[in-house]
Amino acid sequence: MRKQSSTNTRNKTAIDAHCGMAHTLSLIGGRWKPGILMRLLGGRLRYNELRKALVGISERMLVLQLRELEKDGLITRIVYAEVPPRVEYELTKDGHSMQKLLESLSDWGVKRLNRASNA
Amino acid sequence: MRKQSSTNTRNKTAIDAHCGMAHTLSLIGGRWKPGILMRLLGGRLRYNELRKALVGISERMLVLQLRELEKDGLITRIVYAEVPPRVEYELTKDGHSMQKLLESLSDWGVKRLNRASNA
DNA sequence: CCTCATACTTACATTTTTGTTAGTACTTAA
DNA sequence: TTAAGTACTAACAAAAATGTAAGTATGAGG
Repeated sequence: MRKQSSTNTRNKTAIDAHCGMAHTLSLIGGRWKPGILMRLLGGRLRYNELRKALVGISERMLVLQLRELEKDGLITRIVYAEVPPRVEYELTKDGHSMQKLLESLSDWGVKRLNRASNA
Repeated sequence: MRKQSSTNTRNKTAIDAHCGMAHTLSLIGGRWKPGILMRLLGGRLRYNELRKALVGISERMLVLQLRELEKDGLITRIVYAEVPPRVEYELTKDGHSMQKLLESLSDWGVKRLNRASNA
């Protein structure tokens, strides 16, 4: 939980409200969200499929990030009334609207990584 | 300073090396870099000009972020041998190559903020 | 000699993010 | 009755990011 009154939070809030770029980055940034979003671009995935794909992630982090993405309206959580449980995650319309953007971010990064490894 | 051996750092390193999107975000993310980059898109700026533009930033944070952007090859630091000192910051070619991308991030965020304020 | 202006440093404190470990609930099948 | 499978929670700990406050160097101008 954020401490509503810290300078840190006040700065973040003020910036996110006025700077579109900062706002966007705060939705897709962090250690694991890029990976989650990239996988979901390929279609709906189960909790366990995401967990296996994201090597190194802990259950806690995965749930935390999924909940944030859901709260921000980028993904949908689909629960099946089955035992053992089955839950799938999928990009919302809003999430899909980022596809081009996410791919551009990825492309720029890949080019840069390639350049670095050749230098 | 990062602790080379922490799981945290190992995760970050592994991800940044394989995921282009994560790599890109690690260069332009953080509290102040979006603001710095956006202003520099408009042209070369002095240290003090940046400081005044970025309401709420501390000297420490400004210097820290500028140094990182420089190390990552996105901006250039130009020092004039004058007293009082004069230092200007400017996007590199690599920095400029992000213009479209930065604008897209900004545009997407602005649209979203507008939608939120009308809802 | 003293102050001003600029672009920083440094030491420290706080807040936020990320990671670790152990546990839960629920049914089915052995 | 006991284990197996799935998708989680909760309490705690470590690490990283951010913020605060004070100080530094330089030469010009009064």
